[in-house]
Amino acid sequence: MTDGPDDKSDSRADYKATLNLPRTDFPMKADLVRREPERLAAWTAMDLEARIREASRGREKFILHDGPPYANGDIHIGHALNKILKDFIVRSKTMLGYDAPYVPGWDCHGLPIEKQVDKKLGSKKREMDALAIRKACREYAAKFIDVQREQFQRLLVGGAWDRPYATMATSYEAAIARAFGEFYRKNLVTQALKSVRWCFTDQTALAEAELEYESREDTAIFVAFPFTDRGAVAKAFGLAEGALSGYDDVSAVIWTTTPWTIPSNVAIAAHPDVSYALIEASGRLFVEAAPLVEAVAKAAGWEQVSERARVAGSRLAGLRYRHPLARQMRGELTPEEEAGAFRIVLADYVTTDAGTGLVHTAPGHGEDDFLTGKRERLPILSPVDEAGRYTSVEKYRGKKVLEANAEIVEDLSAAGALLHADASFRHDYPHCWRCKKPVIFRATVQWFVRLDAGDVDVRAAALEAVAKVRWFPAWGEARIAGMVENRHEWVISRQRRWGSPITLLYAMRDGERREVYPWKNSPEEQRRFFDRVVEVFGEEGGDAWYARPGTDFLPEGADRRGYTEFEKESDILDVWFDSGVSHLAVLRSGEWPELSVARPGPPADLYLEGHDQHRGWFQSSLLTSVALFDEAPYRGVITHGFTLDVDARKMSKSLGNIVAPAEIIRRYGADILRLWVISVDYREDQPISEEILSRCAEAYRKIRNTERFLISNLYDFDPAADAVPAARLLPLDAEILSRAARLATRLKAAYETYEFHLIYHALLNFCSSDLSAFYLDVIKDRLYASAPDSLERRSAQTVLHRIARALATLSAPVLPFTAEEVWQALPGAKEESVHLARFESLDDAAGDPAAEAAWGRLMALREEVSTVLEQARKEKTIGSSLEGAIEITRNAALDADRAAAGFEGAALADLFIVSSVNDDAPPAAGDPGWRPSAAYPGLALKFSKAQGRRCDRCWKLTPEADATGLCDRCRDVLSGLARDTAAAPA
RNA sequence: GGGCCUAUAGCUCAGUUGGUUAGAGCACACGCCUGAUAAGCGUGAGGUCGGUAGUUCGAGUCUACCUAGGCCCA
Repeated sequence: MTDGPDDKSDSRADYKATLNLPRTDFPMKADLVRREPERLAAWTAMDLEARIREASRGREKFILHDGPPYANGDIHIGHALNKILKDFIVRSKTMLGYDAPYVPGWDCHGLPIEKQVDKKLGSKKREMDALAIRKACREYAAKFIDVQREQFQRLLVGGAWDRPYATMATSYEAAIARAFGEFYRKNLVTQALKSVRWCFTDQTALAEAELEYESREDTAIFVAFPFTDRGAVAKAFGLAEGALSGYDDVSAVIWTTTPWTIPSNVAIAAHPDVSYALIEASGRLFVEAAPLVEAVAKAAGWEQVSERARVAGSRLAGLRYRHPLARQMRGELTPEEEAGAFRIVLADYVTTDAGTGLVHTAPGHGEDDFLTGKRERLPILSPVDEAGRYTSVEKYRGKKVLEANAEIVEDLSAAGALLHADASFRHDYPHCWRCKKPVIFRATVQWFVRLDAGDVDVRAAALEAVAKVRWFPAWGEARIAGMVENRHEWVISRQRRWGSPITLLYAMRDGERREVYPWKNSPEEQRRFFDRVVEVFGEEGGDAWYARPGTDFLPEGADRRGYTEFEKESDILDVWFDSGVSHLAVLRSGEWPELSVARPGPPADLYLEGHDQHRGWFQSSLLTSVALFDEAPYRGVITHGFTLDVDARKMSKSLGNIVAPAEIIRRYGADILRLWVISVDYREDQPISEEILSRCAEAYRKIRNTERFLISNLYDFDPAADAVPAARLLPLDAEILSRAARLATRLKAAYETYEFHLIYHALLNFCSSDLSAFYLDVIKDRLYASAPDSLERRSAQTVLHRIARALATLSAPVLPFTAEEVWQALPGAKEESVHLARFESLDDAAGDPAAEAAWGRLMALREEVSTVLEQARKEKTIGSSLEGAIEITRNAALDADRAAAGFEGAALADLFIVSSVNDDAPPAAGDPGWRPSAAYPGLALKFSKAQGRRCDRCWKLTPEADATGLCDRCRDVLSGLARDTAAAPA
């Protein structure tokens, strides 16, 4: 500045030095991207995780059990959401006073990894044995555990990252074998022909979860199956026996989109209650569901259709027909089988939504068909090999089934059975989730768990257990119960290498599997065998099954029943079985002592995963826990929705709307990502977008700057020496502290009830409205202009300090980095890390309800004053609000509120941040400047220009400001400072 | 096609047992401050609650249907 000595700015500069302006090194810019990793390293260096465990020792346990993500690929936004939510819970439970250890885990076995390894190995895989393939898979999974571990840690998720669990660990594989043995011993495991979805590209059976439904074009055909006995048909329709003798034949009409399954047809299903019509068209007779006659006629191109009769489907049961491809099929069935096949059966899944109401039934190629076949004792034809080629039916042998469609259609046409074919019928069809190729139904021999037919009724027990679990949101209970109710079995075998072996042996004779070992009905032999398997696996892991001969697993003194050769089952277990027994392998194993709880009942307090896991891990965990321990593995289950884009569309490469956590970390940092997680209602699907993230970054800045302001005014505050006792706090300070106490109560409640998004809004509102826009703005004058050690200033500082501590602890689960940064910047005694502290409760600071109500009205009045001031500002009468004064009429309600709030005298001007308030202005009827108050009915307020001279130090206008340019208050403060300086020792 | 779930201002969320002119924060517009300054303050505009039809004296809040979307399953 080059202004002369008389210039105002110079004296102002002089006085500026006498103010207690904020001071801090706390950076306004967080620089999270760079500084978070540094803090992470510092936490690791001090072994924060161990310190937290130590600090929590002896407290009540809270066990959140981690559902293992699949060790494949980089983490995506769903993983990030899941782990961050878990971290909120673990950190908040810890700060609420629980001992809440967290052991992360990984799901390691399974087809996706084996496929990846296949791809990597290429043709080399053919020469590799199972052990070598498994080794490659193991290395692959281990690599991605490392990758994902680092990515999860970068999200600032705490936990035992140096001791995670992995389903491929030796001890875990032993636990899987143990669980499988228990299942077997409880007579739950059985082997039978089963119609399974089969991927002939990957050559394996697929579970529900491994299917994707996608649109596909197929040939839809209408086929006529001629009844063998026209008389019987006539009779079924209530006609005279010879009524139909004038026609060549009478046929049942079926519709299918899989012509290749026609050779496996053994029955036609009708609905017992649906009405079926006997019609005449094109000189032939047909039977089909009455509601569909018109649609079929249209497809078949029949111009004239006349109905002869109609009856309920139940009347058709037992009518026999000839297979239209009988010529090609000769010899496929034994005469006995043939005698039981080719007839109308009844089934209630038949609908009249599409087709003909008569359902082509091939038990070897469909779920419903299979069940019907079993019930009706129909022969099961499944002449298809692993590669999807016909194995029998001379004419088609060796051909790929899907490619044979055209030929079958031709043959049907040649046989006069084809009524119509639509080669481009679009429908949703199951595809393999890995190779994206269509799958087929195929009857194969599979191992499965009988859920309601073993020694224990797993299904009934599971339903009972479900009712005892607390589900958040509550609809989760209905959802999982509905699924369990409809589940009768669990196919657990997979024809792959990378997994946990199904540890059963086949007793061999003459190169054939004669019996399964351990023998049925030999509990003792079974126990000793599985003990032996678990013992070996405990040392060598599941690889032992491939490394050792079958006889190695026979227990000492085994009853061999004369067999010398024992072949190992080569199927592996469904990976859902692996992760499903984590309650055994991790929680109940004792391998992680911190996870052991003494109390009876389920070992975990909580499982937390996406709601798709109602069918996945929640269910496999439930079923295995119920089968083994007769109780659920969890006391509570929380589900979260899926992360979608801003238009609620799922993320996909083709839409280009994928938001990757790594990208968010790179651009914003983990605290911002975490702020996004807490800002959304995770129970629903969560939207994310560039705009949403930038809003989170804005909100972060607001919170950060507010905290920075608190800190910057505590540079000369030592809570031990300077704190003002609660009873002596200034009324406004007590009020804001009371609001902070209410905030703390609300936030803790939200943490306890897992309603995290309420935390975001409450926290942000408090920082923006209560602190920044109101309290901090009002107390600036006191903080800056009062004597450093005055009650006015120390009272405010006491409150700032307490609020800053409260904010740091209450936000620590959400913003681990920023909360720690704030914590470290705070004066006074404190834990070494905010993450070792408990939530500040501020319980002592709650105000009484009467005062709160009074404050509410005072705040409303303050808003009205703001409006009045804004009007003056618009008219260019004032700029700063300190240039204004407010006149109000005397009002009893206001006086009462001021008394209740302990807020009397000149403090009203401070509250409004104006230079003065005349609270006894004369009522002035007719003066247009007066405005009625809504907050205080009867009260009127009016703007007036503040009178007097502006104090050069505090900028308030006062009549008393003298030639020195100072108001009385500032003059006193300065003389006090001068005295202190003079008295201070040199 | 079936089961479960969702739909309130540009964004994220509140809206108690159905009851006066539907709220908050952010973003936006305009203005102020320059002693929180790549900060801070104020004012304002902006939804009729996805749509339709019902129940009711009265519905964002209950019912049905529809639309869009999500998860699971066919």
